[in-house]
Amino acid sequence: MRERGGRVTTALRGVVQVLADTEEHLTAAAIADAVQDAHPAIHVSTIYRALDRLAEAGMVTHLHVGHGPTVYHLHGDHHGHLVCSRCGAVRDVPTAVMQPVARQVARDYGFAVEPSHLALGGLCSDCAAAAVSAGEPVGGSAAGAEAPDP
Amino acid sequence: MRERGGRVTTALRGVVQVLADTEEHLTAAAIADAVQDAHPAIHVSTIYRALDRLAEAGMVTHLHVGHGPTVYHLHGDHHGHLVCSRCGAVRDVPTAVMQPVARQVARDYGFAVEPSHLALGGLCSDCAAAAVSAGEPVGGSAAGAEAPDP
DNA sequence: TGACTAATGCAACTCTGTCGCTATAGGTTC
DNA sequence: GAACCTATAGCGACAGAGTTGCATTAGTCA
Repeated sequence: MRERGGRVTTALRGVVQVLADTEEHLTAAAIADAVQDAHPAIHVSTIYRALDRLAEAGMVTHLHVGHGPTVYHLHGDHHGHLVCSRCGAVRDVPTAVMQPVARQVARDYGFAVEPSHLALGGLCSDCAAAAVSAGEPVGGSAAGAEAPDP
Repeated sequence: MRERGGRVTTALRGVVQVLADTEEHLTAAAIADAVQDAHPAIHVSTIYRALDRLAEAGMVTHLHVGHGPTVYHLHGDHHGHLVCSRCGAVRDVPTAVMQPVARQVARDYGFAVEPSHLALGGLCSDCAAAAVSAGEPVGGSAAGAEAPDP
């Protein structure tokens, strides 16, 4: 950060700390809450700006998870994401899983996929099981009426 | 619609008309604009409620395109989506493209992918070409610092 | 035609995220 | 270690997307 001419401030340290302390993907609001536990004076807009700076420095990535707000996490290993549209759970998957699709759309459409930026939606194993036992249609191709959010 | 005990109202007809008249994926605001061209009295919240009802009936699906609002389209053929994170273009791809990934995550994680509900992010061919010529890193696995929105 | 009630219109609201301005504090220099 | 420069923080106001509650309107059916 310092190398980029940026300053290492309390807010920045707080955000990194929070993200480093969890394995999960946190929303900006959740990060703000956690940072404010330690430093109550830190403002939400400061959190957003810190996240922006960290993203610019390549230390943090964000992810859109369909309904609901953007989530952030430290940019460690590259991975894709599966987001359950029912319970909202986010599950990491290696980018290798996405490679066949990435290659094919690159070949057919010239489209350069960024697997870590947008999640694949669907139903996690638990919710899929619940849906099946409730007699709802579940499956890769049938994606019509979506399950209501919790 | 009627079979479901619903009523076929002006607003509902307007929304379906607008969606049927275009090949594109429209935001709720764009739909509202178009419907209001014909029926200025129709309120935005009415559009949202009409879209909800249509989605419930399986006639309309929505799609989250990363940054930017949710887009809607008639639920005709199943297809997945590629969304350019730079210019915002949405491109349809057959769900067949997503099948290998859908199968693999179903096998490995028990996750039932709904390809039409969430788009794959990345750079379209034009923007990727522009990025390459500008010397920026572009590619399937490298997805760190994302290109700024237009 | 009239009654019933689903759907509408409106306005106020929530939630996420951004912006502009001034004060503060981190880094650097001396 | 003090002074200085300026990147950040804090604050508040704002914008956009979407939701909700309630009184009213207008499809549907008998």
